Amino acid sequence: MSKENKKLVEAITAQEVDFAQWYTDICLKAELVDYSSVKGCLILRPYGYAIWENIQRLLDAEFKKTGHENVAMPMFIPENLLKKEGDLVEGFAPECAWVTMGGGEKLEERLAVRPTSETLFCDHFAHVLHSWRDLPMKYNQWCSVVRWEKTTRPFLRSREFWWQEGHTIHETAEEAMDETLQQLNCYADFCEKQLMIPVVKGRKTDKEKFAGAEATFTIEAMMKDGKALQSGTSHYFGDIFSRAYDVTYAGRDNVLQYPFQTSWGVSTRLVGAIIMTHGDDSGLILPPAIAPYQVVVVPIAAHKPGVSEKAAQVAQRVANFARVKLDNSDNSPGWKFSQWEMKGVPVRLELGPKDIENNQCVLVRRDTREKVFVSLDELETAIPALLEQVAQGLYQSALKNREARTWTANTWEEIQKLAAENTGYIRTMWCGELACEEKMKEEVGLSSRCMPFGEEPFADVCPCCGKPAKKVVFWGKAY
RNA sequence: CCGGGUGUAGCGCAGUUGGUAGCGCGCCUGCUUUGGGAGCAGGAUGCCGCAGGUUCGAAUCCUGUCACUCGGACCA
Repeated sequence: MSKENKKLVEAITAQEVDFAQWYTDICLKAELVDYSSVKGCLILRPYGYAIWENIQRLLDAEFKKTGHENVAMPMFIPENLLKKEGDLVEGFAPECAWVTMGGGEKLEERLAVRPTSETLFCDHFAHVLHSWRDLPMKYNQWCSVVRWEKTTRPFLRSREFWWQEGHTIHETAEEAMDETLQQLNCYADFCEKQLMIPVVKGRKTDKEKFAGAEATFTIEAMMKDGKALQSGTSHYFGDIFSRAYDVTYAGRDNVLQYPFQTSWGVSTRLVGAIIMTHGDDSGLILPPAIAPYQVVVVPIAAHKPGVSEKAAQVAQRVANFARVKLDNSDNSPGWKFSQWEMKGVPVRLELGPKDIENNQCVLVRRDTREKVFVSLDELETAIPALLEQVAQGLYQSALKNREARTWTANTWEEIQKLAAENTGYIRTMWCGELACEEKMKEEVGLSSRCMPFGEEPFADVCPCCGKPAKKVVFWGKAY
């Protein structure tokens, strides 16, 4: 009631004031994560973990539809195993955590805590692969990995994080490349149709590709502040790892062959993408597909006769077709509104004495706060329709943001001007030289995000060096 | 790893020239309330991040250290 008290209610930093601080506030105040006593390692709290569980459930079903099987590999990698592939070691050794003691005694050979599991899968494939009849092998695992990062941020970069890693081997290069792209498309569809995050699909430059891969493909999402977030990657290894780890099989011609390999992953970083793509100054806004609660029922004047009973009945009915939370806590309605907005529940259902008299309720969308009165007889159609509208609204506004923050540059001067004045994607032609990529980083602070699929060349020369150019590149500041 | 900021009650913060710690919210009890963070009354809660040092005496000064945070470098 009093104005003074209102100011003292814990608030989140406005996006315009400090986007980074806003992000951190959301992570903590929406109760997604808590800090642990190990630097850079986070606790996923129930609400945050529930989002991840929904992501897992949906993606896992997709993986299984395309014939992938889940496995569980050890979390330790003996040093000699990790070191068999040169590029991979160079890429990951600097950020490995090592176990040197076990049971109070020094280990003969130190063990890396897995930063990624290619080496373990290769080692395993070498044991179980014998014949071309065993191929393909299409495995996936849900696990956590450890990378000793210097700077950490919730979901975006932590020392331990949760992810899935798919690892497959195939008889032919074509088949492996098809798998690589199929999984990239799986991620892109998931982001766009479930998380309502538009993505740019494309190939990474050699500078940005995975250590040891022949080709890395990526989906890049743009956050509200214009920075890019690499949201999923799919790698084609050719037979590089097979040869390094001596994975062989007897081919159709009875000659020993090396299989062709892929790996692909998405992580809890996707939760960060959701936050920064959809959230606003009142808190999170969750896409319905992964929201732990899609609908929150808030009874008004719950002490009055019949209200809480009716609210419970309504919640029960909604539970038949949506994930629903009945908030019958003692907090005031206003408090509940703010709380569930903070937590991003896509649709709120208010039910009070006046509504009950009129056999109706109030539905409020989280994204626009638009209120509609709906007959209690129409919940089964009205709520799913509204959830779909929220989802589409989120996608459209994210797409609009990306389009408003994408520019094309044809000259070095244009690049400098655009980079100095904006944050977003700058689209240019590129000659393919590392030198130009480094110049972009050093002089205008942009890294190549990807060489997007389906982009036609729009000029003949590289704006960095003036040499002939055939590739289109999206450049940006990345998280 | 480099530079800036912050560590005091669950949360947000105050704490003067060093003198033995406070406010608001929240929490607990009770009553009244309830359509945008309710009101009144009573109550509980502190290794002042950690470790040294200076001092009769340190939340306060000095040194070190840890964590969080913002920016940069690095990063599959």
